[in-house]
Amino acid sequence: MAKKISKFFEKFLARDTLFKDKQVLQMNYIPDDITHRDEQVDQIAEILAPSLKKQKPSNVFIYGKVGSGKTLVVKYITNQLLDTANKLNVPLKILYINCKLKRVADTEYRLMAQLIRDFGKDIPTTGLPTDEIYKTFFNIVDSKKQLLILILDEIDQLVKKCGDGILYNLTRINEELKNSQLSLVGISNDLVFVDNLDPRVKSSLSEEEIIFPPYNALQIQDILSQRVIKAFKEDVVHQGVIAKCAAYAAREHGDARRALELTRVAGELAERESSPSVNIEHLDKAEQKIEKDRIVDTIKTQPLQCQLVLYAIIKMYLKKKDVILTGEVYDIYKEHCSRSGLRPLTQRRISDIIAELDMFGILNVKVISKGRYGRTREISLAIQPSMLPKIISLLEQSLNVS
DNA sequence: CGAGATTCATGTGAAGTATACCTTTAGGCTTAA
DNA sequence: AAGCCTAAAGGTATACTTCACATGAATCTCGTA
Repeated sequence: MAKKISKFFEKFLARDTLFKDKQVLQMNYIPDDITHRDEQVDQIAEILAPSLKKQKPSNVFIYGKVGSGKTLVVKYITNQLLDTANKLNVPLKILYINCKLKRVADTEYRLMAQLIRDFGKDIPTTGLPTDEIYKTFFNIVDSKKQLLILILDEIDQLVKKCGDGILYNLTRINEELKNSQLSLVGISNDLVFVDNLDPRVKSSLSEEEIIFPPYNALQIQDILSQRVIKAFKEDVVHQGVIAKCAAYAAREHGDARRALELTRVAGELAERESSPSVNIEHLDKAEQKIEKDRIVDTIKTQPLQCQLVLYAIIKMYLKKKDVILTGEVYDIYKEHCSRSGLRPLTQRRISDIIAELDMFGILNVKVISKGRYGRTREISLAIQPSMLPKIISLLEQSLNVS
């Protein structure tokens, strides 16, 4: 056994890698220069530049669809800004926070707590009054003279969940600060998001607005080519594959991130197969693998009750019921609950859980009225049937049932 | 036959509750002068 | 007397429950042609 494994490792090491520098395709990689986003880079740089003269930059609001380079551009600029500030000895602090991360920054309290943690002070996960948290944050920020740029990524998710009070407080905090100044950079995938905002917040948050249009297929192809040259060895990825991949991504509203991930995973798959180059088949497989990983990952991190609800739905789907309704799900769910000794939640809560699973893209849900026969959700799985066995066993394992 | 009322099953918002955790405070115990 | 530990008191955020009202089209009702 041991021999077999060590042999495997030897073989693994002997195997030619297709990559030169896989890092380049990783999501958090920031290239030295950014293609097809010159305009936005200039605009944002211009807006944030006053911070180097110790003046408060305007608040910025950035929109654009997923994978249109918003986060990348902002990180790129802030990195450089920080470098320059350090050279010039300007006291500048930049905090980046992704509001979507569940259980990290998805409520007012947790967001503020996370910010304070970024300053290196520990804060309990619950128990403190929220205004106490604000005070702590305020004191830390104001404790020395500095400029603070706060980047709130996926800010729409946060506001959807707990309103715009946080933003109001954050925009107002400047009036109180003696030593420091705070600028906000909001990033949102939702283009109409600001329209539902309190007008006061809206006006102060979007002093400047920048829109990231989606990339078209050619642009994605450019970006991809550049990264592929750096990431892969020569002649491993052919132009045709890049074009296909770009086309895939352009189809999905120009999501460059997806295109990069696709090539990376395709490369990994090709390498695993000891194939000398990446071909179109690898792309197809990569697409499936990414989807599978995404789903498996979201399911794994779901609380037990959500998993059980999903389990019930899958079981019903397998009994080839073509339409699944909320009430039916609840019945089956309760059955499974009593079987595995879990205390069942109310239907109200299950209704919310189903909505959550819809948000994660695991279910497709439509609210329909069936006239005389009431109003309900029509539920279907957004998972490819071929993945089901794996997911079922995953669920059974974590639910400890069969 | 058709307009309006009715109905059903659940969506959905608001308010209340349970739980887990926090800080503060008062009391009891120990210790050192 | 001062210092330290413990436990109770009083407070909070979050996940969930309870209550109550909203929805919206199939179906029913009833006046009318």
